[in-house]
Amino acid sequence: MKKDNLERKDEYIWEIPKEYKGCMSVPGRLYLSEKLVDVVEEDTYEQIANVACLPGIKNYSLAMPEAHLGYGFPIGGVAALDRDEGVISPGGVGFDINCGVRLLKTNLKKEDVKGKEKELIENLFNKVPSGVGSESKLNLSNSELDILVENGAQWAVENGYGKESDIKFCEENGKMQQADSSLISKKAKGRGKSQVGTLGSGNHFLEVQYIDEIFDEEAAKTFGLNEDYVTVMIHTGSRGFGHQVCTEHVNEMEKAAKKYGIDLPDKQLACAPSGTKEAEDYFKAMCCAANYAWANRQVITSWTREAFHDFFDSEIKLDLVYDVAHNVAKEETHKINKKESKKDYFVHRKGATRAFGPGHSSIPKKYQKTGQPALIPGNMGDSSFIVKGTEYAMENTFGSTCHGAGRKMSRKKAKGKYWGGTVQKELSEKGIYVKATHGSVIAEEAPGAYKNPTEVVDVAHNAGISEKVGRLQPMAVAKG
DNA sequence: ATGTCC
Repeated sequence: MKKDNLERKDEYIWEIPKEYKGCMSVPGRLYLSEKLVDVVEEDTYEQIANVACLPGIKNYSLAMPEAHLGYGFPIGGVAALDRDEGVISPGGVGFDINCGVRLLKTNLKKEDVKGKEKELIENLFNKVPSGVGSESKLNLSNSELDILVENGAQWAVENGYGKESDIKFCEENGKMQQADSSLISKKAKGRGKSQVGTLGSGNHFLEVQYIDEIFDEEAAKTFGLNEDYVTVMIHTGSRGFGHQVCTEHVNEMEKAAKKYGIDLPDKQLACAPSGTKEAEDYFKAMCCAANYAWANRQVITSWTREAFHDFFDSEIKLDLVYDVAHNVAKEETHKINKKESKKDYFVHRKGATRAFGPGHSSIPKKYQKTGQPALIPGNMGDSSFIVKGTEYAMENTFGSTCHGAGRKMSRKKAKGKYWGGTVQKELSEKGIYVKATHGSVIAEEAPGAYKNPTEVVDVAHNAGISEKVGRLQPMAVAKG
């Protein structure tokens, strides 16, 4: 789709009219600045239009400011599909089910870490296995894994990885209730057993940061954030387990779409009507993978604490601020405008973060008045952000904002353009120590391969779908 | 994202 097909509705709102494609039942709607409109590829606009063709889609096929090309659905895409008349689609969640981010705040100051970045990250790197196919010191039996995928972060805490209070600062309390381990294949279990507590590869990371700016004093106080204090950000998902679950169900959904006579503009939007066995089975298996990811981030948190305690002092505190999922489908109730009554939807967020506004019952008590914290990582050489959810987002984006800066270059292109060693050296000159399993990962993840995180987060802020609370600067990064 | 092609 050409940029000329876009209609500008507001400073930060652009629409793809539903007349653009015969199958669209709602318009596409993007939150972008004038500059970002040119950065989004034509194929991404096409994907947003395609999603608007799914049965039961409500209001708009939405795209967050970072929108870029994904499998079927765009990354940065949000679609709410009617609980009774809509569909569920694995492509709207993504391969890395419950890829997400958590933020730990510490009582260390920037100066306490300065000069020790290299040694500290070596310690973290040794504690937390990373890289493609990395294996954990945990190797669970089938029955242990069944319990884990039905209980998520709660499994981890019950088994000694973390503290009870961690649970309440996870989205969904780190556990999606509908998980049913009887729907998990032997193959998925086989891949999952040895990867609990591993980081993975690609854009996944463990980063030591410091807070360099507070934008909203009151919200920062509620979240417990102060300038110059050190934070740890963990970004990872459900590893080979979630990937296997997604692969298996994409195959089933392709058959299901045909069986139920759903006409799709793109095979990658394979889906099944909610309420059918195919849709239910996927959703329950997806919940298992989501729980796997929460257990994974929880175990990594525990090992991160151990590394800090060994390296500094056993008195160092690392408290969980919040843990968000940015690749998941959730059954949620929304009231879109005053005229309509509350209704249930399967909200698909793929590379988009839930950012519920103040007063929502799903937000931890401590954050009720402020709104939900959402975490938006940038890239290993640039700022990450903590933002808060808004009432505006509740009414316009089903309570969602962006999940990162978004790539502007494919992995392949980035590998051709950058060399890992050079990128690493440039970052170290900026005072950022990066350690990875392979130089190629550093090349793929070079800061230049990403959009400017400040630009993307500012669009979300100015459009009103989330509000900036604090900015985080990288000091030391462990990558896959 | 991913035992980067069963």
